[in-house]
Amino acid sequence: MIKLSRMADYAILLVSKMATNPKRLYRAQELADFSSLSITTVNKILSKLTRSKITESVRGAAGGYRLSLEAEKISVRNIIDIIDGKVALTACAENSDEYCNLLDFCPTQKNWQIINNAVCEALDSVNIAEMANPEIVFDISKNSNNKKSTVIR
Amino acid sequence: MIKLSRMADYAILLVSKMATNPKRLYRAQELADFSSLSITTVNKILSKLTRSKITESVRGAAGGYRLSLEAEKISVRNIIDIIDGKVALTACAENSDEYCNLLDFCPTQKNWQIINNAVCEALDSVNIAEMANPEIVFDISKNSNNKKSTVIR
DNA sequence: ATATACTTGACTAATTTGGTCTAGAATAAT
DNA sequence: ATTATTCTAGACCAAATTAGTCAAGTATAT
Repeated sequence: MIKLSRMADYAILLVSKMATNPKRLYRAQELADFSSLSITTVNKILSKLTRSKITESVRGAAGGYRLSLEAEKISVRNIIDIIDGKVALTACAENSDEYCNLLDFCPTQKNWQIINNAVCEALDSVNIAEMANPEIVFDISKNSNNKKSTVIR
Repeated sequence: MIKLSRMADYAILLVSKMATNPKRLYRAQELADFSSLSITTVNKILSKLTRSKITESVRGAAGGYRLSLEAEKISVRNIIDIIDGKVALTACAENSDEYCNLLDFCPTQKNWQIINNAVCEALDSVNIAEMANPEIVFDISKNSNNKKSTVIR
């Protein structure tokens, strides 16, 4: 199904929320209330992002988290990379030391890397400012499945 | 990490193999030997593809599977859709009947659909003929991570 | 000091995915 | 007709991954 992990999905939601008021400090509890996630899950996600310098934290009373970069400079892919690890559609696209017993045939590695790169570019092309404040940035008219969809999370 | 399921990966490998000689019937056992998969796994994958008319099957002695479409007309995305279900990066991109309790905020649905469509297009843009017989079709020079990688499966 | 709030890692539970097994149905060869 | 071959289908179990919780700790403001 090629889906994102829930954690990465949550992370993007939280970061998008923080982008609406980038100066402000958001306590984990607030973000938990907003997102209906548990505070521990929020903390887990935000401390990962903080370690990777996407967000910064202030401890102690009146502390919290805020973006440490402009929302325009954070891409969806950045966040996925941090929360879930690098995008790699197949083992072929990973930089592993194990040896593939199909190397003799498998003519597909190169194409997998091409596909993988295309996916990465798609994810790189949307930044958090856009996610937080959506405008139609791309022409989606040529996409067939423009069905209206309800949304769960 | 946004990864493909192993089943979809296998399916693409098997279909690519069959594309090298599209007239021929390949027995499940042959494909299992070739791919190091169990025969039951091969059968499971191929019967799904057959139900979806990507391949066709002939039962009985001297039977087997072969492509029922030209390899050029089968995209990587077709196969992923059949094996794993439609590509849907997030719940937002699915066509679900459940109601999202974040609709009030969540300004991201539209962008998720844009990203989702971009990913689908990337997967649509490579067909099985290319996977089976790789040529450089895209310009990948602008991609930074052109590291040589060993390949596992 | 004390209360607030982030940090970290270990641990458990839930879910998803992969793979196996069994029984069945169609076809070809004899 | 019977038998061997080969695909079909679904139930079921095992393994791996992912999600989520808990507990102990550190930093800061008042």
